[in-house]
Amino acid sequence: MNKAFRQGQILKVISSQQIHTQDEIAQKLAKLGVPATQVTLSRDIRELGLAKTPQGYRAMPAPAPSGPTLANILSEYLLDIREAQHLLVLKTLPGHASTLAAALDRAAWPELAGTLAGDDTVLAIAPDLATARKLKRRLLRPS
Amino acid sequence: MNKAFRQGQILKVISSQQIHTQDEIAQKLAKLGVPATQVTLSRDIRELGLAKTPQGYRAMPAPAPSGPTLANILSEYLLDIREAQHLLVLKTLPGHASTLAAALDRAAWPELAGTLAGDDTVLAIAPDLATARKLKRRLLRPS
DNA sequence: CAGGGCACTGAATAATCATTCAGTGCCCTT
DNA sequence: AAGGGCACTGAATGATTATTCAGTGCCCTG
Repeated sequence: MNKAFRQGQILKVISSQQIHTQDEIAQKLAKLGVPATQVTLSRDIRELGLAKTPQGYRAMPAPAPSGPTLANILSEYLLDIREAQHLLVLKTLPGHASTLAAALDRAAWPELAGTLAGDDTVLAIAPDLATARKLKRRLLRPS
Repeated sequence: MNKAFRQGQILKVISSQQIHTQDEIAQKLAKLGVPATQVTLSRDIRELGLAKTPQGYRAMPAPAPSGPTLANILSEYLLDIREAQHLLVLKTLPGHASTLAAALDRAAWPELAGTLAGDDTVLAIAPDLATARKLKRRLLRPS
């Protein structure tokens, strides 16, 4: 019995039903005529990059196609920055504030404690004044 | 100390570094002033739907926005079906065979053992003659 | 206020998973 | 053919995670 084939069967088994333990996988494989111990499955699972979720084992989604770059979004949507102490008020075209805010949130910059989005305004909250200045520079030159 | 806040901190901790055990999470949380035992974390992790991957704990990607329906793809790309024993030869516009094949693979129909895609032709392989007929009907009327 | 219900949590423990160590078979070189 | 190296695997065992059972605090109702 061949390793690559066994791993293929593992993928088939977990994609067609919810399975929560490796012993359970071993049983299903046995029914398919593929013998395997828990030890082997533990290794296979790591090699396949499978994840154990509350809904059972799952194949990890392929590395995200990742939409537009943050840099792109900034250059397209960010129209203005106004400073207010440790806060920055970012202006966008009407209706696009949440797009910009979501992109910033996803980037998870350490300079940025959080955002609040209105219609054409994003409030960007920095932890302090110095960081706010750094943040402003970074927004203007998204390396 | 509040549950929702603790769970938020868990998300923060796992998103900023690779963490492989719940005890490790407990340590990081302790540093943030959030006490929690492994027992509690096990429950939080289930509630948050986190997955344990070979690269550490991860938040599961939001339920996929799921592109065009298989039904849509079929109605748009599937131009013809020719039977050949237990095989079906599907025709598409030039260059679109792989799109159709990929969509069929993703659907993982039991009637369909596998596909092979050329440029404007997809070979759909059914396990036997009877199943091939069912498959053809299903392709034509994607319920 | 007494008592019931509910949400939350921890200690102990059961269940599950990962690693270590050793053994086998295969291929390749000498 | 002998011997070294490598890939693969299982048994035993260590490490991690999940569950059970019990305890606490809070709110609500009578």
